[in-house]
Amino acid sequence: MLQSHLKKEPFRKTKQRTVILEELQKVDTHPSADEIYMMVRKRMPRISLGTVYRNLELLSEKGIILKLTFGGNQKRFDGYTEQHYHIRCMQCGKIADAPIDPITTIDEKADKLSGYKIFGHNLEFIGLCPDCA
Amino acid sequence: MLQSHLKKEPFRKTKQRTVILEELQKVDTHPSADEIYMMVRKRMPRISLGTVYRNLELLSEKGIILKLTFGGNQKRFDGYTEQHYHIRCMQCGKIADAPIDPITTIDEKADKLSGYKIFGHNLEFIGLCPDCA
DNA sequence: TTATATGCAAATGATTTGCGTAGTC
DNA sequence: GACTACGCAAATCATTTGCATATAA
Repeated sequence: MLQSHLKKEPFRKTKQRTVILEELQKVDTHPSADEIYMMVRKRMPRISLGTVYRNLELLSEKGIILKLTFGGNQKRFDGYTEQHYHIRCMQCGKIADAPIDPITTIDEKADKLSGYKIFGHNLEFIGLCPDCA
Repeated sequence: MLQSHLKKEPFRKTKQRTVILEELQKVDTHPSADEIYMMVRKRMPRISLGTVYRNLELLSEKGIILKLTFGGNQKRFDGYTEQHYHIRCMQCGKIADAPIDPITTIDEKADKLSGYKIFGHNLEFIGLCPDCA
């Protein structure tokens, strides 16, 4: 994914921002905003949910984290920003990383054939996780 | 995409349901629920938004239409249910069909490698449409 | 006839925003 | 000191739901 569309303005290193990022990078579970709020509150009980939302938005605009906008009602966040794919369990909604290498040539192909300037792609598998199957 | 998870119970052919489906199948623009509501209201001014939502949900549970849950805040709907990919304009949010053939082997591969039972996948390109580029 | 669907309005749930204060640069 | 970010609460937006009535089978 090209990075050229990311916001470039510097931003302040606040305690809240730091803790939110640390907590997100600790896990591989792709938590939603309020799950992150719960996690962060253990370390900063007075943080507000609005602050969590504002920071997640900012961090994803900067490309420091990923906002996953697939399926489900809630957005989910991913502290790992290398190009990779996801699997969503159609039963319990859990999201895992998919052990499938990124397809490297497809963006260029879509760029040529579509008339769009392509920056990247998202791919999500739909299935049943071992627990639900 | 396997169809085995779709709801099978028969359902009634109401005027509202028929018109909603017809209007959706007329266009290739992947409208949101309230865009469909607008379209349908030209033919049925007294239809309610709740009915539109209920029917879109039902039709997608049956596999008659597709609910697109990628990016953006609003869900979008697609009257064309063959496996195909989409392109989202990161500027204006418009969604187009991608002129890229479905990848046929990847689901099986993910199934083997992930431990999940895979039913299919969704792929969305991110880019700038000709108007916005 | 009898269950399903509709219209309407209120409820819900996720996310965003306004505002006055606090903290970073 | 100036400007960005925070906490709090209210607002917004998409979507869902309860209920009384209408309609399909």
